[in-house]
Amino acid sequence: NPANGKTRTRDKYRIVYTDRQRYELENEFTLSKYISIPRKAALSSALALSERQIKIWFQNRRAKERKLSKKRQEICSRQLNN
Amino acid sequence: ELDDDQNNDGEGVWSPDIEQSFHEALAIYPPCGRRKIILSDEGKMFGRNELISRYIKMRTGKSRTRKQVSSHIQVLAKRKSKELQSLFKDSNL
DNA sequence: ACTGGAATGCAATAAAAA
DNA sequence: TTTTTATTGCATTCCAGT
Repeated sequence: NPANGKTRTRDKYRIVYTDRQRYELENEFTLSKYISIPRKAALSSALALSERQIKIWFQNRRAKERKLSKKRQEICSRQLNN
Repeated sequence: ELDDDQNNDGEGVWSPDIEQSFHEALAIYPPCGRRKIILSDEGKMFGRNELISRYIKMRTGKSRTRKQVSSHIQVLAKRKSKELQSLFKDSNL
């Protein structure tokens, strides 16, 4: 699957990852929030996803983390001035 | 925190006037790529993007750093590549 | 020590899926 | 409505060339 830099096509706007793909990516994320180049290559072949998809998954996962910590922060400040 | 940089007008980073000067500079310096990077003048070194940056400053008075120029060139190249690829549709895949 | 350019990061955003 | 893939416009970091 190491085609050109494009993933989206006319018929498939996005694909749904398998539970195993999600599990392995989530597991790697607990080890490090940023994926190294060798680990990215390894995950790419192990999960049959392009390196671009691995990179984008980590970006989206970090964005999710930032969103969650912003929510946690809001909850804290609500408790401080209730 | 007032975040109004003195080198930025209300428009976007690549507003039409700056974009205009940018393309003029592209045509002026090396009409397309392939120019030696032996752009060292006596004492000082000048890369192409710095020359473009200085030209934009000359013509518009606005400051765009060499890294902004670099980034813009990359975005434009990506767009052009994308256009070319979408022209070939799904004729053979 | 300088640089231009590729790789990468991030916010904003789109749209399918849950 | 929220979550999950994927793109875009910028900036920032990483890699070599001279």
